[in-house]
Amino acid sequence: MSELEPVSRRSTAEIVADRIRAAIMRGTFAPGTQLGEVDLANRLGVSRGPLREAMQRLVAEGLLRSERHRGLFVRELGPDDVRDVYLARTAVERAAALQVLAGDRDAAVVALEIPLGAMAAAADAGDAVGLADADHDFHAALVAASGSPRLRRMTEGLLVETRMCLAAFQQTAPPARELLVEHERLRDALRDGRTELLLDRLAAHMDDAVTRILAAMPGAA
Amino acid sequence: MSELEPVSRRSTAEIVADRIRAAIMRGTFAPGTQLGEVDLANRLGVSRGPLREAMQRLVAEGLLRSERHRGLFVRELGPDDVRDVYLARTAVERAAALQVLAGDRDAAVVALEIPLGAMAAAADAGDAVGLADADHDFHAALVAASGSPRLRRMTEGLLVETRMCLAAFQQTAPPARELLVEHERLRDALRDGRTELLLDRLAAHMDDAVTRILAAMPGAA
DNA sequence: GCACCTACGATTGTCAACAATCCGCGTATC
DNA sequence: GATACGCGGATTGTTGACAATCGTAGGTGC
Repeated sequence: MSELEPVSRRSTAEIVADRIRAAIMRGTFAPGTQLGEVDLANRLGVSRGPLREAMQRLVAEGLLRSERHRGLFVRELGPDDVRDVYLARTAVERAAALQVLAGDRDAAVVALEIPLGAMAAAADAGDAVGLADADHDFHAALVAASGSPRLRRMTEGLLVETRMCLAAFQQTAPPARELLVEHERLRDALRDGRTELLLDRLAAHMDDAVTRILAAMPGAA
Repeated sequence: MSELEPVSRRSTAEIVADRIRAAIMRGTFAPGTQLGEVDLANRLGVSRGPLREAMQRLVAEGLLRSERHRGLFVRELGPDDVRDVYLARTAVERAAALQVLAGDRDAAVVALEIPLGAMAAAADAGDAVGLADADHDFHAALVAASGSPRLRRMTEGLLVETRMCLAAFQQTAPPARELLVEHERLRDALRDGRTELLLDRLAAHMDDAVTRILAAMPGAA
């Protein structure tokens, strides 16, 4: 029943935006690189019209930086941006966690098991990309469980920026095991309804990520 | 020195988006109304290309809802949306307030005096629109003082949605005096560095707004 | 009289061409 | 030899027209 509604309900601009967003997330387009319109349009098989619409959307999301008559560039994130992304993530995910605690905790815990399993598998396999994917999915699922469309949308954007930060130096293997434990402890605190513990662990989790990223960053201030 | 740099650095799509956003905010376009592209383009004196780019941006911000081959419609906000907007606002402004408390409190207090003055004047004059403007500016200034670009951007979007909620029934005069006092108390708590008090008052302020809006809403569930 | 089908009008989605602007390089001049 | 000027190439910004799609009104058959 869930497969019978969409034929091509999504607009071309939206599809193009998703594609480019994924490419930026994966690090295919390095920060600072210029995105030529004709080149991209030809490569995606669309005209410049829909492509420009998609670009405007990405500019609104903060992924691209537009200079008039100069071109579109992939936004480059400095140390301040890393701190700011995680500041915003902390704010949003804290609110989401509180909502989950006040709502259906069990369903949320169930939803978190899937990314946790993927994270464990990726940790065992030493798959850095899979690990980042699972991390992404974990936090997306947490916020989605809050039932708030706006928190969800904000998190989606912030997670993309997080991936941009990570993609820059994802050659350095993250401490997979430690990361998995951190997330499992978040789930445990949520499952047990330990509000203060969950919020503390969430804040600590974010702080850890910031220090990890800044430590591996080229221009660490 | 600050007036000599920008000639037309902003793209046309951005200008158009700002214009339409303001129109939606003011209630010029009632929720649910369809926005014809050719009509809008002619009225704004631009072609459909830039206008469509601006529309995509507004869709990304959640102000418009796009249906393929049907048209663009102004998003209509129900009771759930009101609650969700204020849930997100509480999360974001709470984080901003904490940042301000940890940073330059005095500068923030100074910045808040301007919208507070405007609010007092609007309250005396019985100017509902001016009151809403001042309210908007107060919260924008608070978040801007946090120094976080992302919190600031999120707030900007959420405040527009807030105005959309208010515009629907702004014929009902809000309790201006009470509103002014609430904001002054927020400033007081911030000025005195009373963290817990400020957060409590902020949360209460948001709750009050939700109940006020839902009470005056047509389809209050 | 009711239901179905068809043609029309209007709107959106897409495209290719035109105009404006900016960067880099070569040349002339001091 | 260094600097200022101007030109060429490339890219973006904008425009208008064409094609696809949807809602609706009218007509026809049962």
